[in-house]
Formats: sequence, C-alpha cells, structure tokens
Amino acid sequence: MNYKKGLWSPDEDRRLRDYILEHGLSCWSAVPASAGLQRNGKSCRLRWINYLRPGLKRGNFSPEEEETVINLQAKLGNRWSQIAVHLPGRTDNEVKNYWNSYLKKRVIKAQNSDPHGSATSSSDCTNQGPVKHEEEPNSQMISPATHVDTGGFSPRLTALNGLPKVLFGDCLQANGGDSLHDLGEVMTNPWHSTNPHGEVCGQATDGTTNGYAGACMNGEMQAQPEALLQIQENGFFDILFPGLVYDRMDFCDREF
DNA sequence: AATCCCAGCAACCGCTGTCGT
DNA sequence: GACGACAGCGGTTGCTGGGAT
Repeated sequence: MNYKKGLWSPDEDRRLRDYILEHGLSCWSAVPASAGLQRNGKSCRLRWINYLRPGLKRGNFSPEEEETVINLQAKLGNRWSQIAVHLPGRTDNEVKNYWNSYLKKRVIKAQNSDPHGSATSSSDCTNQGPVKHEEEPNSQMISPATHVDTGGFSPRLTALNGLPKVLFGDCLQANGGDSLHDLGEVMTNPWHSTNPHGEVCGQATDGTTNGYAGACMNGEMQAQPEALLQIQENGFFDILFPGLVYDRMDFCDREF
C-alpha cells in the first residue's frame, strides 16, 4: 500500500474529522480505509492529535505558558508529552516546536547573561535527558501563579494575531439541544477511550470547568460567555477570548 | 525584482511501551 | 515468556513564508 505523505488537504481533514465524529476513535490502523484516506493510521492519529481534535489552542503562548514550559523542561527534561499535559490545549508537538525554535534560545541567552541561573532557568537547558527527579504525585498542578491573562503574549506571537484561539470549538456546548450541543456530545465520547494519560482540564477553584472553553474535555463543555465564536471558511470554529482573566486556575490530570 | 537565508511548523521516522494471545 | 499489533513519544526532516541582501 502506497500511503500518501506530506501536508494534509482540507478534504482529507474533513474526511478524517467526519469519520471520527461519526464513529469515534477505535483502531487507528482501520481509520484510513474506513474514512477513505490514502494515509496510514499513524499519520491519521498524528493529524487528529495535533490539529483536528477539539480544544486545541492555536497561536500564542502566554507568558505563563512560557514560564510553565521553561520550568517543566528544566525539571522533566524533554518529556514533551508530560509538559504538554500542564498546558491545556497545547500538543506535545507544539510545545516541542516552540521550545526548539524560541524558548531554548531565550533560556540560553538568559543563562549567558546570568551564569548563576535565574528562577526560570535553573538548570542546563541543553540537557537532553531528563533531570533526575522524583516522579510527580500526579501533578497537583501548576503553580498558583497560573493566572491566565490572554491580554499578554510574547511579542513575537502577538505580532501575528494577538489572540489565542481554540480551534474546532465544536466541542463547545452552547445550549443544550442545538446543533452545537449535538456535535459536542459526539465529540466528548471519543475522549473517554483515548486518553490513557488523561487530558488536562482546567478547573476553577469553585469546581466548575473553566478556561479555554473547548479545551476542557470532561464532557461538560461550557462556552465561555466572553468567547467570540468565529466560523471559518473551512468549517472550523474559533473561539476567541478577549481579555479573559482567571483569578486562579488549578489544572488536574483526569482519567477519562 | 530576484535571490538567499532563516525561522517556524507540520509531518515523518524510528524506537519504546503496553496489551492481548 | 515470546510474539505481534497497536499506541505513544521524542528526534529529525523538509516545506513554506517572510525578511534581508
């Protein structure tokens, strides 16, 4: 079987998305044939995880996210999937790319200017193996300082589009019973069977789901009232959060 | 205007871990 | 315990767009 490689076309994305929406996730190796794709299962899985799955936040890393990546990279090494768990809506691939293309250089620069180390660069950022560490007791989460203020982003990214996006916000559940709700219902199910690591769910201190709206995968998708819904030409929804600020966010690993 | 260079990012590849038989 | 299938992870590659020359 000659599998197609390279970039995914909008039609391929649509096929894969439609298939998973309809059938949920089961065996990736069976997906391409069933969905009518000339890809291998591995490629489909990657495309879904890194681009098509609900709740992904595209674009800007906030200063808090940057801080989290830097701190966790120093602590965990290049365990990108574990680091990504602490960043709702971010994929390991995205975190890895962001580190390699931007944060690593920034940390190196900071170390050079401050050879004794600083709060955010406490270890050799060039280490490839994880720093010896005690396994986290299931991450009782990011520092309390995880204060999401979507107003401030890295200059580099702010210049691009200024706001974070949650792609494919079809996981949001606007009002029960409408089409979005139905779609949300469909979307939540696959997660119950596909997250051995537990996806991260933002949870406010009062116990309600919050933050990143569609990024919350516990089956109770709630649209942020402030969110602006954008429907793109390709059929994706973008949710924008102008000036969204949370007092405190506790993130927890969840088994689904 | 044309070319070159580089950063960013999507996707591939190979390895490892897990699970069922 | 051995084996195969599958999923997940991290490193790497290669394409693309934008800036510099």
